[in-house]
Amino acid sequence: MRKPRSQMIVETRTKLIAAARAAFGTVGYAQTSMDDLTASAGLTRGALYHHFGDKKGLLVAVITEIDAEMNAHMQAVSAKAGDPWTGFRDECTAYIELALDPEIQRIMLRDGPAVLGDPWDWPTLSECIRSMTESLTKLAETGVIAPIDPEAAARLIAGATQYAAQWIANAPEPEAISRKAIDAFNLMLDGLLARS
Amino acid sequence: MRKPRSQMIVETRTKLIAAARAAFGTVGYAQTSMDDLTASAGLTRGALYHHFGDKKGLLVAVITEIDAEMNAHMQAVSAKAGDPWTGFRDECTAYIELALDPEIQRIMLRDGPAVLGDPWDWPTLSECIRSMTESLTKLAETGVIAPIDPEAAARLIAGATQYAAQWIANAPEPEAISRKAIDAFNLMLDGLLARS
DNA sequence: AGTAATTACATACGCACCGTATGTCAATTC
DNA sequence: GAATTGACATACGGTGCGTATGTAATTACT
Repeated sequence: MRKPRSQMIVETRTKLIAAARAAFGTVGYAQTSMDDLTASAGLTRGALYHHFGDKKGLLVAVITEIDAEMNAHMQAVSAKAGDPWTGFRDECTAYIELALDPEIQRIMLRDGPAVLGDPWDWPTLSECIRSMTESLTKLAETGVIAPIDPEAAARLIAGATQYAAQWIANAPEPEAISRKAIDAFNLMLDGLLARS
Repeated sequence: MRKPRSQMIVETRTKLIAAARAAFGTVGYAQTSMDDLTASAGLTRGALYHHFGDKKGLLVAVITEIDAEMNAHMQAVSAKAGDPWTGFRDECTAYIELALDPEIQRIMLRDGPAVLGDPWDWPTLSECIRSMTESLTKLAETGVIAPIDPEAAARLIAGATQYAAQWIANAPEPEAISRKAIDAFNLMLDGLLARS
């Protein structure tokens, strides 16, 4: 039974990140014991601190993984649309739908910012938000929307979508609430369109 | 040196809340030691757990106090305006300006939600947000804005303003950023106005 | 191939911190 | 003025993080 070293490393990292993702996403970051977490992955805290430095390092790794998935999904959605404007709206809607996932809510929207600070300052993340900023930049250049600062718009939209998602996710009837939220959201988005 | 008991209680509660507000607002909730905090107020942890039950209880007390102040300020601002719509816009701007305070950012917008959950579910808070919902309800009834769900709009606006505030507060040149953010924000708000 | 150096983990330890249980002394109550 | 309530302080146990140290296996060197 000979295993190459590099493979072992990938396996342990994967196991730890998977366990952390499950734990952080359910009981939360602060309530997760590193002893229990590593034990559930069949390891000890030694492995953890060797690979990730500390508890925050593990959180960063988890966030990086989730963000990559979110970004890929949003890219795919916006690429599917006909024109840039609907592509952007679809992208925002996709973001809201992603944010309905309790795991994403807890890790990306609550514990993440609380532990690591403003997501816009994260070195890894903002991939999925940076893509929104790029879309807005192009929309402003081509005159589809009114000439405003793309980053400002992206920030406002990200904030609105996040709150909308949290609202929907915690609502007793997500379906009905979801429709209300998306209606209001589209109305606000239309405020950005260039006046004819 | 005779002091009535009720006065002692108020004094200690005030001292603890003030110390907590300073500590939570600077080093953060998780990084604040209850030993150090109570010591800085000239007390011990005994007083803390007697009055507030646990660490979270103290946070709730701090949040309640800050929220009352924010609410009072926003009410005053919106009452000063001429018509309801500008009153509402001023209210939103006031919220953004309040959110520039690092203490409010840290306690109300980051640590608070992380520890206590969605602010909309807080029994005490949402005073300042509930007031925004009321304003929107009236604006929708009088036909000033398009007929959308007031709570949905309030949520979206609250999210947008919060993100705008965090952006401004962390920016190297808050003045310039603030203008950009408020411009974009007003543009989005106008999207809610009834189309003529 | 055999030795040396790296490294991926486990084990052991100290320390800080939270919450509770218990004690004490002053202020009310009768 | 004796009894009781209650506002705090003190003492204790438990938990969890980070680090220092140990070990065994893989890689690198000659």
